[in-house]
Amino acid sequence: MKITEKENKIVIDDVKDFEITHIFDCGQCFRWNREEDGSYTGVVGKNVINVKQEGSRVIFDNVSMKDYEMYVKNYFDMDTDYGLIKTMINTDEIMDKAICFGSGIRILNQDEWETMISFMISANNRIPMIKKVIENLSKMFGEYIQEYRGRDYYAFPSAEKLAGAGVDKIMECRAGFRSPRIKEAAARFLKEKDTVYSLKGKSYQEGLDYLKSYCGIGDKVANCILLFSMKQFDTFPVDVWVRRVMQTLYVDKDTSDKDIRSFAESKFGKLSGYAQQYLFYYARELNIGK
DNA sequence: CGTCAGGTCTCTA
DNA sequence: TAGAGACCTGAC
Repeated sequence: MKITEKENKIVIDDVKDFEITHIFDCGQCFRWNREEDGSYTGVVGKNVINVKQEGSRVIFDNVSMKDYEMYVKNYFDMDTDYGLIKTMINTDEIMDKAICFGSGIRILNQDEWETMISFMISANNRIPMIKKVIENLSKMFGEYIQEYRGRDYYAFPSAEKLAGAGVDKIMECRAGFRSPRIKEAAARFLKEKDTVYSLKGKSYQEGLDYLKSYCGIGDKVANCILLFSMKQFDTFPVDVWVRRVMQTLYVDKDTSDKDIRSFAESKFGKLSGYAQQYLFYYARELNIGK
């Protein structure tokens, strides 16, 4: 990897295991949108970033070297060796295909608070709708960041803002029946944020139990939060796509989510979360099991 | 119109 | 512990 800085851009050459379409479409994030030129623009914290890829060259626009070192590198998990991970979970022909198909997937390091609320919104919802709700909430309650390529961007709302928001206003963002839970979670998060931010360093089980004690966070959502923002990779979130691909390719059709999860966690161990991402992307893009 | 979506909660047996 | 229904919303 060779990194150069120019005109508010960071250009990195010879990047391995990195494919923006795989990264942004593997179900882990909701704030990135494709531009006409094939690049993606998204919000990370209080920053707007545009990512473009030309082969093994990755260009981060609206990013200085300082920004890159401070948060972009970590957000895109640039120091993790995905080649090694892929080798370790490539245990059979199914995984080989899935890994090949989503070869450029990376698990982003997202903020705990944003991930908690985002995945609460994902419950019984569709991706375009989830993205819309988050955008609405950010517009209504988030801090204005800047205009980029003719569009206004807002940060994800703070817990203070959402805790103080009227449920009717959250409803206006089309969060539906999740609205009161969002407000409630925000109020609780405010009091317990130190606990939440400490979960990264605690055990998977401890994190799972804590998160599930929130109203609106069940098994699937808790596992997503653990995987996408708390570096707990020994988890295997089972959603409808993962259920389909597992029931089609690995286990009986009537296997419960819980059994699918334990099957996968014993098969992939500490790397279950990575395996889940390749399988999810594979299943969803190819419509496996539907 | 009904069905259903990257689930969770509540109630019942 | 397991199964059945309800649930905001909007797209088909």
